[in-house]
Amino acid sequence: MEKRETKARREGLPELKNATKGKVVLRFAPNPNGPLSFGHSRGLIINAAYRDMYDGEFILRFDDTDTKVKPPMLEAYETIQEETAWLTGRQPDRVVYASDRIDIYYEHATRMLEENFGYVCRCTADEFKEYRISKSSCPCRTQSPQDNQILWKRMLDGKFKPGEAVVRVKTDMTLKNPALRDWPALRLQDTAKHPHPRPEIGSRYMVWPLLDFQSAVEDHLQGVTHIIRGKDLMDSTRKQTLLYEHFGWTYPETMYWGRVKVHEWGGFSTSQMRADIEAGQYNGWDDPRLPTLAGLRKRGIQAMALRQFWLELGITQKDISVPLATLYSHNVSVIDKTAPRLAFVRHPAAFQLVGDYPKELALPLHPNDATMGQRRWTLTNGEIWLESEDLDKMDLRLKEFANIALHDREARVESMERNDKRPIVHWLPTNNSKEAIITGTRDNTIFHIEGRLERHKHKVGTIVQLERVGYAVVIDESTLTLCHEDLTDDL
RNA sequence: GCUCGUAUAGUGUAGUGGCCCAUCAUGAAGGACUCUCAUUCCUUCGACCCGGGUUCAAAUCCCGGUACGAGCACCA
Repeated sequence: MEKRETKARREGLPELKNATKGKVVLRFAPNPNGPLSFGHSRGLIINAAYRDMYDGEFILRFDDTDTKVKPPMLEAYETIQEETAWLTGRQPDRVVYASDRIDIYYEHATRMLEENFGYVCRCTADEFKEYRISKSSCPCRTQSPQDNQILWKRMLDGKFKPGEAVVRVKTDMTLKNPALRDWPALRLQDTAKHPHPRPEIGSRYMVWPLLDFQSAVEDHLQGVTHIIRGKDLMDSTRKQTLLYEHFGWTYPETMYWGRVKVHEWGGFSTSQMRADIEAGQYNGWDDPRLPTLAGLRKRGIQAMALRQFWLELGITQKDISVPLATLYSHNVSVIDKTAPRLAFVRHPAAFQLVGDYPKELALPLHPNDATMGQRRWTLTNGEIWLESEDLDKMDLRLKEFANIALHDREARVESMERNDKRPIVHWLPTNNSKEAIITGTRDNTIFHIEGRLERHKHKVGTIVQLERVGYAVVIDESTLTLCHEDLTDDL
């Protein structure tokens, strides 16, 4: 009996090591060089989920310490906070801007030099690479703390140009892993030419910490207890652990996840997307073809679906490649029960109803939930629209209405009862419909389908189900975007 | 090249020596229900990378191989 418990399928995320309820501090630290992407959502969701699980704290930290290679985007600070709240269901417990804390990082760099576990290195990157490969020390390594202080001051005073000096952490040049040998902690950036986009920072600093240093110091200062991140940062952990030993600190518990690729999307980087958007290849960060949170959200992907998706994948270190279908299935399960039904007739063909039939009818807004109410249609002039694709059979059942037989442009009403197995099709009366366009994406292109859409009063952003077509989000009264593009058939 | 990591059905995932001829989801196929090609429900399909070793017993531990990924940036 007890053994069965232990072997039962684990639900949800695994326990955190060394975690005490109420004392867990987690963080997610994106570079605000653009809005959040699908990939970012994993870090946000997993870390926030552990915060909830342990009643701990979750920090959103902007690692905005590069002004040239991956310069921050001013609007992204705001966007990311908004997207974080949307995705995790609440505000982060703390928000930290690395660029606000440069002086604090300087203090730690100073201490590092004073206590002789760091040094100012004036070798070029290429020169140092040689030392790293040959496991030998560079000449700067043996400078006295006093000399390092002087050189450090000169760095701060702008006496060096970018590339001419860097502060390194002394580790051990004979370490097995070449990545760990005397790694760089702070470097110079030409902030006159590449100012930080935050006006309060601008060109104020020339010396900037690198990720491994900034992140390590900040995690300690914020009391982070658990770091969960991509396994590409495994060597970062090792570098930072070495630094923690120097400072006499204890490194947080760490967990890693592997690389995730989505079948339908190739490789996207924030910098590349930014360039493509600026070049006009995409309509903006919320272009439905882009793997951004904004794009997914605009297509009607729900935060809850993203949460279930990532929680189901868990945090294995395996590199995986997932189909969007998995995300969509989670989304369907979130949206279906509240999505009002609506008719959209693609490639519409007009017919005239002939015979006896009621001039009014009522259809359910949702077949499984009568409390959502009804939609009422009127057939004043008897003109109706059918999908061209449905016309290969002459005997059809108009959904919720009547059996008909088609002759030329006439639709003869044969019976109101459903008394045979003829195919049921969706349809629209002219009175209750108007021309509309739905858009979707496929193979990185946007397509449009013209047709007739049932008149509706749904608010912008409402997720509806177009019967026999798919789920879509309302853009305006005559435009819709498909949520799950690959659910459309024959275009 | 050096270093690190991962390998369970098509795709993901559970499983840390016996309960496993292996879990759950997704997918595909079929069916039930349904006046939607939706939802719900049922059935079926399908996997422990390879080779050694340890052990009474291995998906689970060890060694070797192979494959894939990542780091070795004055990017994050």
